[in-house]
Amino acid sequence: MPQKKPGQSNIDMQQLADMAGVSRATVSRALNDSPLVNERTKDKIRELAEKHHFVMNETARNLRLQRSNMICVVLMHDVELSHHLSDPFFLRMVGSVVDHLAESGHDLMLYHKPVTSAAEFLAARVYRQCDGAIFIGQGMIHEELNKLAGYQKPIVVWGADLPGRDYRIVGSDNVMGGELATQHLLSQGCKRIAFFGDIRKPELALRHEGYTNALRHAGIEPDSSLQLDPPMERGAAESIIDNFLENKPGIDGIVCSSDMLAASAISCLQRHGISVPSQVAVTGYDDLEIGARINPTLTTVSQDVSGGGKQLVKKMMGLLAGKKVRDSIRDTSLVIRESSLRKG
Amino acid sequence: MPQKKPGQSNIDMQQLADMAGVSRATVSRALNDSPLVNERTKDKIRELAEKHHFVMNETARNLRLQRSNMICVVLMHDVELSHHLSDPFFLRMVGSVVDHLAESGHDLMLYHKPVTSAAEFLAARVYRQCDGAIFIGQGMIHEELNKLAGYQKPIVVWGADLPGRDYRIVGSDNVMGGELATQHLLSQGCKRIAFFGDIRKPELALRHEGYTNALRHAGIEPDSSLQLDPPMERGAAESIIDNFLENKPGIDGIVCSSDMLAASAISCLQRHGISVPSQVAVTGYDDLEIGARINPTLTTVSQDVSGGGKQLVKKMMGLLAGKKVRDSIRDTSLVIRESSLRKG
DNA sequence: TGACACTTTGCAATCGATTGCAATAGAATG
DNA sequence: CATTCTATTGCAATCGATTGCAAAGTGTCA
Repeated sequence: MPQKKPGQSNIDMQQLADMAGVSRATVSRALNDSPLVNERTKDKIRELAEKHHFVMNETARNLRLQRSNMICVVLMHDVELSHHLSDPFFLRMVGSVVDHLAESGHDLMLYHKPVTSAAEFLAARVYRQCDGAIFIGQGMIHEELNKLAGYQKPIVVWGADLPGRDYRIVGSDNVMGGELATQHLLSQGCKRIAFFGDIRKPELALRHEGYTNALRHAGIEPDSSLQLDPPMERGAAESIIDNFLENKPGIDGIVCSSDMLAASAISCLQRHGISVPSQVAVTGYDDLEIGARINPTLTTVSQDVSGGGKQLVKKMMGLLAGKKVRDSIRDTSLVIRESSLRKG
Repeated sequence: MPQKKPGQSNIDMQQLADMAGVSRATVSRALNDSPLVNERTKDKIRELAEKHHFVMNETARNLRLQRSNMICVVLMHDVELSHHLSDPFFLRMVGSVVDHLAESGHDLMLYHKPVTSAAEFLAARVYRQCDGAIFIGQGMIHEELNKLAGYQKPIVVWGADLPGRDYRIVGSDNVMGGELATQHLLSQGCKRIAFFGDIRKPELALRHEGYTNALRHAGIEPDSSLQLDPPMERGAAESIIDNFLENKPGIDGIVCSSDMLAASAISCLQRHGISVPSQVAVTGYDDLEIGARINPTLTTVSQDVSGGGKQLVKKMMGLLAGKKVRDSIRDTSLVIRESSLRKG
């Protein structure tokens, strides 16, 4: 339909006013259900508006009202490594945020370019147009987020509580998550447990901290040679894991920082003829839907993603209302979802 | 940061003009790199703008220019069944669309409420604010999409070529996808092949059509009792599959309409002591990242999602430019990604 | 009938950018 | 020096809604 069909579109407020025999002011009030307008007049206007498919110009409205009711959501995933979005965590989070924003009468704009500096984001059209921004992840730009928090529009970040932080965060307790996973393996009788994940990333560093805490608490001294950082890309990841497994024959458990990684680890183990979980037990992180559908079922740390999205939106709404808002780290509950199978 | 730090924000164009000793008109021209403005003047204005973190009011700009540069993307997944977004297909598609929109100088607004009528969507703020809408999936609202296509703003839909269609579509060839999967199983020696998927959904109906085509071509008459529609929810799905497997002992292959479903099917088969793929071979659809990481590797029909997103954006840009635009069904290439294991 | 209260409507300014046209300055030309 | 041309810049209208204030309409009561 390259050409608009005449008569079905482009009814503007003036035409609507003319048809109803009133002024634009009255039409505006009627459509906003103002108590100043007579009920019969309102009904007539609403009826005409619907009949003629009147679509109000939201841009003009936003200009006048000095807001856009739009929140920008920035996906801070590793763009270099996984240029195509493959981590379902982001979709679940975005889904939760968009739903909760809708409940608050807001819409969502998505931003997917890698943000490396505050200035760059300030210049982006999405920033110019939104009322505030929610970052899913901190990437490596903690300092830039600090700057951004000082400018015009409020920001809220899903991430970890880094030192010297000026922006508001929502996050799950990654230390506890790491502890839960490790404790689970310890309770299955594991003694020599590896950790798979990139500890340069703030959230994963905390999970690793939880991992070492749990080990020490069990009287086991963490061995830094058991920490491995497989890349995102599958082929590379699996060859690195294969290599690791050949050089570290003694391990009997692996704490993985994601379900995707856990799936690769399990697959590599099985290829090496190692039985999972009876010889080596594995935990993941994120509770992917599909993890429960595979065999053996993936044991995983489940974050309350929906609750996290809700908190992000709640904090954002607080900031928009000019309130003082606190961080929210514990509000998001963590549980371990156990495999149906246990280490024999 | 409930309070904005003074001096770091709210610089408006007038103040910038005053500092530069020019009028607002010149500032506007300078920031838009108009050739009418002296280069030295431009540089001074740009420098001041950056120094004072000037953020232009995009809403005012949009109002004046009569466009928003925003495209609304509507996720038409089964909200009743999977209220939480769990299908990674959507994320990959949204990711591709947002990236290609960015290349075309556009931003993306996400819409996630179930759309059941054209009127409802016309009244949504996202519609009032966007330049056009992209629907990911047709849901059950083919007729409503027809209406929508006749109104103010262009729409493009990811979906199937339904009869009596007035809107532009982009899609992969689902009939061929169904054929590919079925042919793969036939080539593995399967004779009695089931189909798992909801054939009320247009795209899945076409995959089912490809399935029957392939069977007939191999001289096998399709048996409608071998079509099953497991629900989205895992527990319910698996009990229905279990039940099916007990009543249909003769099958040796299953064509699944999604990888998620295939994972459940494999899991159920294994629970029944049936070896996959040697006794019963299974194919999925979507090529989920994690499918390649599990054991046995999932054989699946891989759609070129990124290419699909690119086409959606291309068609939308064409419509926005007032061009006549054709549907695009074959542009998206389909391949079967085989399991590392084969039916013995 | 006139005064007053209350309901309903319209007028016109406003939000912040863009841009056609007019105006100015300075250079080039006759 | 007067004139024409070009390069910059400013003035002011414009986009389409909202809203304070004024005004018109309706009803009540003395």
